[in-house]
Amino acid sequence: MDLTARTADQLGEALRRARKARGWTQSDISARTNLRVATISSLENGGAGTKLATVMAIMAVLKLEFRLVTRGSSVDIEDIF
Amino acid sequence: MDLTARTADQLGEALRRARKARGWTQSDISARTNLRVATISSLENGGAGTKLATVMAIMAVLKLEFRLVTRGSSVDIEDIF
DNA sequence: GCTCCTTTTGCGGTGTAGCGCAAATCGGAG
DNA sequence: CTCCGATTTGCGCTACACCGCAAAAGGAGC
Repeated sequence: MDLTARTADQLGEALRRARKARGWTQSDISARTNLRVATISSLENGGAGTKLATVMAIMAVLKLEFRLVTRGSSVDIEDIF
Repeated sequence: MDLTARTADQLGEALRRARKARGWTQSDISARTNLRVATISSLENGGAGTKLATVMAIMAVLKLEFRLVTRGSSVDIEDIF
């Protein structure tokens, strides 16, 4: 399960996979975030215009966080120590 | 240099650090993205309303990518099993 | 085929990001 | 303290996310 993203498209797809990995529907996320199902759908399909707040709200209920890594390096040096 | 973020605030701060680590000014980013300096400033200061496209554009010039990890664990659970 | 759940798409309305442009404030170097 | 580049803030404007509500389209199972 690769949850790495360089584009809004990839981020949307990663969030969709993380959601499904938890066995949740868009409706489940909607209930926990007060976001419309349509908004979640839009983001998962690569909505680059989506607000950062929307992304963070969804990540919060999925218990996810971002790690910014340099493109190309699979692991941050700091992660090892 | 911890580039992990759970909130828009932390993401903004992480982007600022990544930018400075490259020795760039907001103006440098602006020139490479067609975003206003003011927009970049707003994002770095935690603008949750910022559009995802804005974040991705900045990350692109900084050669960064997202990695979605489960909150609290330094390694993604799925990576182990 | 049909049914049920999930996801996507659409419309009118409201709020706000990002724009150009500008001014104000901050911060380090001398 | 004085410069001067970097960052932040403000105004009027346009564009669009997100809302509620609804309907249409997908997809799995019977």
